Amino acid sequence: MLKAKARESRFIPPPKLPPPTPVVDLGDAEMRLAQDLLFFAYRGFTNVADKVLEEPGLGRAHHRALHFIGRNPGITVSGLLAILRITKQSLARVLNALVDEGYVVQAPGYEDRRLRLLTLTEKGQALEAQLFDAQRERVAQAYRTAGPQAVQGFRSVMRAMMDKGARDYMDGTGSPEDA
Amino acid sequence: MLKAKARESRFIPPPKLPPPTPVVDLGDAEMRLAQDLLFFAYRGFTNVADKVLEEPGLGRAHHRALHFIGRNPGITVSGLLAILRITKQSLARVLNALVDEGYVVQAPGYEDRRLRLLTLTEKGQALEAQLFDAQRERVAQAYRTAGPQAVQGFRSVMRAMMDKGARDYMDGTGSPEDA
DNA sequence: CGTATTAAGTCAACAATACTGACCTATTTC
DNA sequence: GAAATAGGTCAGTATTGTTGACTTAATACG
Repeated sequence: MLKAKARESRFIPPPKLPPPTPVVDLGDAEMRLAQDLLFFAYRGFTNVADKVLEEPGLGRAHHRALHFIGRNPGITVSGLLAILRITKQSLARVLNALVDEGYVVQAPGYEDRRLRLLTLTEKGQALEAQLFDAQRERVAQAYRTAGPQAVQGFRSVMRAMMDKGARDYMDGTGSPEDA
Repeated sequence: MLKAKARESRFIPPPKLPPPTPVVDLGDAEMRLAQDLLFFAYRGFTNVADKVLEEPGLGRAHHRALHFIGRNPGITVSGLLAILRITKQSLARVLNALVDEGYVVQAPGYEDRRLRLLTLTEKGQALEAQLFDAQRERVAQAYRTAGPQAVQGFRSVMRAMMDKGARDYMDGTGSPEDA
């Protein structure tokens, strides 16, 4: 007597789908992690410059002025005010110290002599270079550790984190007023 | 007369090499860009919280205390001092204000009653939540704009940017003293 | 059980860095 | 020539940090 043939079990795999679009995790845990990353990373970054500032007896406000004057030689006082977003009095105290100590020089504008154009002196460039070297060490080490892909990501996130005006200023499409 | 056979010209292509390892650009321009990214991004991030702090009349130091007490309920005073890296006097002024205004409560330790364990009250949690909401908006929007790959990169770079102690503390492998 | 150590608090003075609001001079614009 | 603008100054105030000394309460230790 012929044995009944067992019905074959046939598994038909579903059509191959593309991998799911990666989604950014915006949960509270991730957001709190971001808060901590920003706090500790920025502190680490600024502390290395603080050490350099000790010897000439200057502070972070002085460093910021040196940095942005170095970045924008010939910048006007109001331009610097706009970038730093501080009052005239605040800048005056810092700027006067930098001028008095010979780090910065002021010159009247060529066309509009009301303007005060700020540039770093050689002494100022030297100090700014020390500060830059200290922070470059920290940033370069972080970039090397993280790798080029990560650096691209870091830039994208940081760009998106800042105010639009600051972004425009950094892109060169805005003016100091935008920062 | 038999014509001489032309010698064949044979081109032998070089062995196929792997593509070059992507290199991180650590040039001055990139390093200065990083300085600006860090400055403007951090400012944008902290400014959104500053606005929330206006109404209760508190400052960034108060926010940091609220944040890290919220992160570590029951933290000791010395633990908080270690994370924030400020002096007892500085913390006392901020902490006393937070306690007086009802945002933070202190309790003696169970085993060692010299310790003062800090926790947020409901009022403190509410204010911290407002601050968190403000900063979460900013971070989430940046993360969405940049995308998940970029976020991974951001985290890597920021982790590498901080002091080792802070990294250890964030990983949970270190103690507040490490931060 | 007394001494040393530790956790935390307080005090006064000072410094860095920010703001406010008013007032000033010099220069440019209209 | 008046109005507007760039920049400077002044005095007072606020926030947030440091220093160094001193205190109280609690724990550790011999």
